[in-house]
Amino acid sequence: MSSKKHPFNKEEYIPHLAFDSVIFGFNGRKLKILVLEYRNTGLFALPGGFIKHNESLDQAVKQGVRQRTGIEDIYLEQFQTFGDLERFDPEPMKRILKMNGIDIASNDWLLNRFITVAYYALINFEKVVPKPDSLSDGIDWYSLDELPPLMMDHRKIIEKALETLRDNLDKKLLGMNLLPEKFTMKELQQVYEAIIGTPLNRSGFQRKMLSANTLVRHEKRFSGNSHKAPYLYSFKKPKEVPKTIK
Amino acid sequence: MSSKKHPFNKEEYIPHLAFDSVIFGFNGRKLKILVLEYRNTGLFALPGGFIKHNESLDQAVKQGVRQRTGIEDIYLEQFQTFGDLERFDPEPMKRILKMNGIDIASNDWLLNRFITVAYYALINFEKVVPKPDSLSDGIDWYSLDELPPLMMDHRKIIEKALETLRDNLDKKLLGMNLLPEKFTMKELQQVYEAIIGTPLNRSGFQRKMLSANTLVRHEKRFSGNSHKAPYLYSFKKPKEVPKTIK
DNA sequence: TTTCTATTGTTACATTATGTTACAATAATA
DNA sequence: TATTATTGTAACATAATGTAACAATAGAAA
Repeated sequence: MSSKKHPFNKEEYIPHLAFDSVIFGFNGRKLKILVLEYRNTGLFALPGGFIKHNESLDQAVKQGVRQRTGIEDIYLEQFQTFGDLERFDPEPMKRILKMNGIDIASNDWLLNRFITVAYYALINFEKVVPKPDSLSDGIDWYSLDELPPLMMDHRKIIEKALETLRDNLDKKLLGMNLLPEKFTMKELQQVYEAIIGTPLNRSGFQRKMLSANTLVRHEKRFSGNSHKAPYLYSFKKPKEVPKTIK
Repeated sequence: MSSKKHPFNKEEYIPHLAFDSVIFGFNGRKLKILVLEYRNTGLFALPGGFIKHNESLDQAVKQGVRQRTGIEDIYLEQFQTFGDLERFDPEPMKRILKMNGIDIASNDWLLNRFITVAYYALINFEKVVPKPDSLSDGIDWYSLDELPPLMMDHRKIIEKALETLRDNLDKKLLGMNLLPEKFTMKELQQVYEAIIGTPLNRSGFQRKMLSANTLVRHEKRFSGNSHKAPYLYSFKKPKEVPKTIK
């Protein structure tokens, strides 16, 4: 029996419990989400995983997101646990196992009902090197308006993630996690606009950001274009320590 | 073997997964929370329970809160799932089972690690008839500043519940769930003050509530005291339907 | 009846926040 | 040196909020 045939050792994991992650990135214009494609099934899903008996929920999620993105320091926020009975549909997983050449009988715990704890992650788009998981052969960025049809309730999970992200946009310093270390005011505004989905007033945005007293102004960035060069900024707090899961 | 000796049938429930509820009530002056006292142990805990294989998470919680309070229509909101390894401490449960005369060996699944999904409930204090669960001989209202020492991380759960409640106070019509059908503006203000923990300006509060356009004004209430009688109000929407778990 | 007290509903004004427009500064180009 | 696109900031208008004041009034006391 190769490890390929038994990707998940039943004894290691808490049964009936999973996590799913909505991994947001910003490509300079749009918000994007990482979506997996399971091998030979045409099934798309959020990156997820299970929780080992000897690891914390947060650790499990952090580990999972790290494996998909290659990134160590991840901004993660738990936003909802989904436990409806409609989640219980063994067919997709059966198909996924079959198409991966995995014995169903000895992995039947994967066909059980699962309650899933959902997290969203915010990461610097440029730094990510997406990697499929053991059951997938594809993982790619999709923008919100061109998502493929997703398994189970994953679409609903994304919508709730976005709702929470919008709610948290003002009270937490979320912008920083989607941008490189230094950025212009315009880039920051574009992140905000991509998240809330509507344009913002330039002058008011600048005033609000500066008065919040969380930005440090650095040197200008000369783009080579024929107009005034914008200042670069960074956030004062190096990372939002209390919310980063260690 | 009496059912008393086996209060929870292992086969019926999802293992390693529980829920806890922070049930808020308002007695006219302070916010209160329902706390259980386990029989002969001196251990205090939040009302909680387990999820059956064939019921949804929300249903399980609603059912549990109904059993503790006797109330059918409950405002419930899920706010966080707790999955730290520090939660794994079998000693309290061992003691609880022993003091209830329950065989530990045949109920050892209760000693395992549990990940818990936490909800808060808002209910009309007057309507509640608290009932202990099968392992408890006491359930009582405690105000936030005189909570007994609680099991495990239940203190942390309460603090997170309160934080979420405060965050949601303005965007959702939470006040209504803690008050009787009709109430005065002052009573509504007292609910708000009890939740946020600081006094509010009377004039500004009245203006804000009235401009929100969610209140209906009814007849005056004559208290018998020698001063102007206040109007009674009720909320326009009968119940915040989308958030009430059916 | 009249006066008094405590509380309420509402207005008035001051302060702060936000929305909108305008304008000067400036980096590259022609 | 003029031109163009963009940026930083100021100016003004509007809306929201904080604070204080005042008239109305239900009952008690004089």
